[in-house]
Amino acid sequence: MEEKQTTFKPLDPLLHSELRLAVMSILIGVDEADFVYIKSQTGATAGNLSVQIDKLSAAGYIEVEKTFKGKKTCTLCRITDKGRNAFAEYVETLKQYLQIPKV
Amino acid sequence: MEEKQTTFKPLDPLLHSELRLAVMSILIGVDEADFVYIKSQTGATAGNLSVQIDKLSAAGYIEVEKTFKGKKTCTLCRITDKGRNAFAEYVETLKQYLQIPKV
DNA sequence: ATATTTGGTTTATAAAATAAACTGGTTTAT
DNA sequence: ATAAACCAGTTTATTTTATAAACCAAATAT
Repeated sequence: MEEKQTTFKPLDPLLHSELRLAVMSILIGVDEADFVYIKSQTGATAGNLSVQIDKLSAAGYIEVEKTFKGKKTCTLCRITDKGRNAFAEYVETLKQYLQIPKV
Repeated sequence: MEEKQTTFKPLDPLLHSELRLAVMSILIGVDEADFVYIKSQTGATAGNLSVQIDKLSAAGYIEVEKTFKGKKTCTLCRITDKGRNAFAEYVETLKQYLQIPKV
């Protein structure tokens, strides 16, 4: 018997973006990460990264703290509970598209 | 010991699109599917679907055959080997972002 | 002292997604 | 038979998004 393809759940547009997803992927695995580190890991330009971090922050998916590292400014990012949940749901939703079984 | 986060492999921009990914997801599981069916499964508007099918076709990820179903036109879509490979690679790449282990 | 680099932000441009409007033909109602 | 409504799409226009280029302030190097 054939399985009927159910209609697709929409993908959170905030996470369905290469750079924002990479940022979230980094932040989900660590306590916090700074702008420079995220930039180096993603290979993004500073401008692009700045914009995307703003969007994640505006959505409440991450929180951004501006501090200093010695005399230099340092922008720290941390994932929030909301962000963690959104990420988890995005992954589950995506599995439907990728045909990966839900555990 | 901490695992070092490796830089992210780029995601195939042709597949990293909600609607095109849904189309590919449908086609990967069947022999062929027609426009109307894909439209109903994805909930996309005809215009949007038409454009995205063209892009997948232009990339050689799917092939499109125009036939008739009785007197009505019928646009059939089939995934190609190239498309199947691209999809598989996209899934593997994405796993890095989603923190899903390879196999 | 001034040139360069660092750590970003703001603004402008390019690309993409999406919907609205349209086409060519078919079926249905009058 | 003709008009109205409908179906299966395509084309074009609009909106949204991603991305880079230009910029700025502070720190460091020359």
